[in-house]
Amino acid sequence: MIDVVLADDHPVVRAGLRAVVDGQPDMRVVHETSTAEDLLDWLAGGDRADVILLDLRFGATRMSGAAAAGTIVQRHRTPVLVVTTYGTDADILAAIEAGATGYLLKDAPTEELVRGIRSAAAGEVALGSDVQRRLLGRLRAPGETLSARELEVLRLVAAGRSNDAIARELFLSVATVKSHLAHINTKLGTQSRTEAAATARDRGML
Amino acid sequence: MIDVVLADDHPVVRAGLRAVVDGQPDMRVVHETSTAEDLLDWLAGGDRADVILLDLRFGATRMSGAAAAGTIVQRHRTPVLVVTTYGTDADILAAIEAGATGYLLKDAPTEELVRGIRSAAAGEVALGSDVQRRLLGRLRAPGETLSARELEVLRLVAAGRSNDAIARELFLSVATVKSHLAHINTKLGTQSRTEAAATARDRGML
DNA sequence: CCGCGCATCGTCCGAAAGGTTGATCCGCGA
DNA sequence: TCGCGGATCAACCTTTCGGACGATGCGCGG
Repeated sequence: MIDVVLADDHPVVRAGLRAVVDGQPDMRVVHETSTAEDLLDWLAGGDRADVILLDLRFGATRMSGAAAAGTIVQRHRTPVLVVTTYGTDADILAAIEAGATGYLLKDAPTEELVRGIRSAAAGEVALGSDVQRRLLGRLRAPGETLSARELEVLRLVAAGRSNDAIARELFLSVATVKSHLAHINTKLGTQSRTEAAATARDRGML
Repeated sequence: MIDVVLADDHPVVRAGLRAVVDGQPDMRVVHETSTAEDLLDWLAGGDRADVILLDLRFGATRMSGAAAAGTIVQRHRTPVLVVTTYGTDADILAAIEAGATGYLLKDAPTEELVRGIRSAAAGEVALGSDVQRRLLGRLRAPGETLSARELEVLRLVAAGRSNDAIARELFLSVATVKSHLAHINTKLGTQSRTEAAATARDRGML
């Protein structure tokens, strides 16, 4: 029997996860918490679990889910499976570096979730298929490093400046700004300034 | 004599702050740390300070500076003055809600910094002039609430989608998307999609 | 019932952004 | 020394955006 702990501040999501877990003959939910602090308290109380399903975003307090994952893995050697709604590349990397055993997006299919729980309980790594795809994409295109100047331009783009404003701010001609932006779009595989800004943010390059 | 602690992961910034503080006859730096953990350890050691200058971004670990501020104020009742480079409206609010005594941007003039330290040491609130302006701007324009549909469009804009892509995604005509976007720009006081996305992010509306 | 805000769509037009090509200059390493 | 990549700029063209109209339908509260 795999003992599962749910740590998520959304009651609805907890209910959903509980339904999935309890639907499996060899799994059960042994505890639910809505904050990272509660979770650590419960674990400190001596109870044990085979795997912890952890949401990265904990409501208002925002004790970093990644930090919580790291603490748990270090202190209690319990596998932590991060299950969260959205997640930028940077979030995912942070969680994995902190010691999370796996990372799933909440919209992952149920079988994937169940498989992930089993893998995590067994101490294996469990990454959702979307997550794998994104990390692969990240590994595939790292040769494309932005130059310092390009990054400078990109930052201003992400701040909402127009090409003209950027040109004035960096003492350039608009042509140069456009030139840099063209290179940026090529390197990032994006189609527009806004998309470039978005993916840059996702990859934590700002 | 006002005893100041510097908590910033940038050695250069620490040096700069130290120079300013030591330049005042009635202030001195009694400790420097580069991580939030170190800071908490030092405080736990029984040493005391009159005010702590805290950077919100702590290198890789990223123990939320806001969380650190909250912990310090609660545990040690020492005023915390947040001094950071950039800071979105959401960051500022989070820090203040967590209990920070003040908030200054690093590019604030020296006198403002010194005045801030004195105020903070005296337990008074100390907000930089830029910060005040931003918070005021935030209070002034809250009547302009985005409708649900507009927010939906804005989210896709922030994700880097083109008007055409948004139209297909939301089963709309491009004209409607542009219409929504025009309203969004009016309400947010922005001039372009990218700027709208940036300010929306700043205000934590996504 | 009428007005108002919201959502929906259309047209027209000027401005901004993006693509393409090509050019110069500079520094660094083979 | 020669090549290469980065940074800078230019001219040209297409696409996309954004602004300024207007128009319809719908629901809700005075």
